[in-house]
Amino acid sequence: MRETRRGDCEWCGLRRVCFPGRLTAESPVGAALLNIRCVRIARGHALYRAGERIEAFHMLRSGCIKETDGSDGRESIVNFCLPGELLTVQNGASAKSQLTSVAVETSFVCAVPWRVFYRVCAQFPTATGEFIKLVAKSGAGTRELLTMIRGRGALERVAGFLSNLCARMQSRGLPARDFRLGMSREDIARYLGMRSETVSRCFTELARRGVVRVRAKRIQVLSVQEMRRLSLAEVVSGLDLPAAEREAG
Amino acid sequence: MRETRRGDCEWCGLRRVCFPGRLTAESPVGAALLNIRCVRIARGHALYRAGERIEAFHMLRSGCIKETDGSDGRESIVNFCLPGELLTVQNGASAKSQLTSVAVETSFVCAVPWRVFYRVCAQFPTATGEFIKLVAKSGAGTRELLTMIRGRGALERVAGFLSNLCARMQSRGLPARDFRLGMSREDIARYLGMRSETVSRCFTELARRGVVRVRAKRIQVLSVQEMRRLSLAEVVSGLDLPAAEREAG
DNA sequence: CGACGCATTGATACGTCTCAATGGAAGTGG
DNA sequence: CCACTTCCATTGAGACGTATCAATGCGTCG
Repeated sequence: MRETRRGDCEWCGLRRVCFPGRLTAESPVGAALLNIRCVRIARGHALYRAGERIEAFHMLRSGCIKETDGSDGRESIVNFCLPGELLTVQNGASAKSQLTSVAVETSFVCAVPWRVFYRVCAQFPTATGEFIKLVAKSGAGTRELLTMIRGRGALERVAGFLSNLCARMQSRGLPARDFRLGMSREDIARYLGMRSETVSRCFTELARRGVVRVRAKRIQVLSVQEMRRLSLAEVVSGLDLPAAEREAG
Repeated sequence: MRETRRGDCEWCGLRRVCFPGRLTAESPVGAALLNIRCVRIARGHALYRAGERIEAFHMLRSGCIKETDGSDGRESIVNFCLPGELLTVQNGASAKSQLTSVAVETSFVCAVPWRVFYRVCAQFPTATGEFIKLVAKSGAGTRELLTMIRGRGALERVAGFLSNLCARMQSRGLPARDFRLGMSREDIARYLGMRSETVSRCFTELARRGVVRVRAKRIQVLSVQEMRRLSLAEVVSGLDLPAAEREAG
């Protein structure tokens, strides 16, 4: 096992699955047990596409992957996967994928074959619980997206999107206030259920309020707190408020 | 085991978990192993509330349960659970619930303690996979709701809601064309991310088009096909796929 | 039977989508 | 290395749809 692998595993959600029971990160027998394949996906390329048979579940090691669902006609984006997070688990066994996973930027992914995983579960009973916890967390993310979108205005959605991104990056030890959005405005729009033009207008508005600094894909978050407040804004429409006064100083 | 229990288990998603390996429904040792408690929840009452510690996961046996998420300020409805379906799995272990589960109509629920479940998994390795499959299916439902809402008009959402309901009821052998909506228009509105007035208008419009017959909470679906068509309508981006590509139900 | 809550219907305001044009960044070829 | 090309992001003006506010009708339950 290379040094880099240990480092990557430090923040990975699968750590307790890969190194179950008495095994620790220092004795990486767990990783060997899971027979992990580390796959490289170049930007714009797919890990798998809807309709393809997949025999494993996947964990993102680095980069960013967008998961799209084309079953409804349009390519709806259901998730932007960040390092240390599980890609959507669809079946629990080898079966046809309903989703397409495309790398927004060049990414590395751990692929864990289901058969191998279940064998490990039989040997280390704690692995089952740890994995279910991960899947549940992934589902919580989808619900959060759902509530972020329903009945919320455009500005609240974009603010919610950014503050959610900040929180997830921070919890993984990644730079959370100054980063590069790999995905296009169009992708963000399809993720949030709006038009790319509206996304643009919201970025401009957030910048005008001094919450972020936007230069193309580079994003600097100036006030996470204010961003979070905006994302939770009540039914009172946000765009008409003279917010300039509040941000004096 | 009473006769009724066997009958209820026939269509239950947990069947393969409760009766793993060589055990069958005729030898209900599996159910005993899982130490299932069958709980009755009167209409309007809660199985558990956000913040409460829950030690089990739950499966709906009969009735209808709405799951709400109050973490965003408003009581957003994330799911209407139908018989044979898993209530949202949040943790994979005993932990505080983020959701509140309230019976829309008087319901019966199977509660499976996590500790017991994991013991069964250790004994019957297939149980793990079956359960993960269930959780994944539950997650797919949330994603479906997500795509049903994003970027869709009010009429499409209501049509999608109804056709989704039909499909789920039919797959469980329940009356799927003439049923009673236990939940209020307000609940449907909070589920679909719109106002109750708009939901009303959509029901009226669907009735005007001859797709359904609506009398208060009683719903008769006159054309499931047309309903499904409406739910997917207004997709501008090349949805003119040949019928061969699409699968019939 | 009466009262309350829920569902329906109507008129108006507001926000986002749409269509269209400009601006700027990234990548290509000379 | 610079000019060119192309794609993406930004900005603007108008149309459309849903939220909103308000009133009435009807089912449910005391």
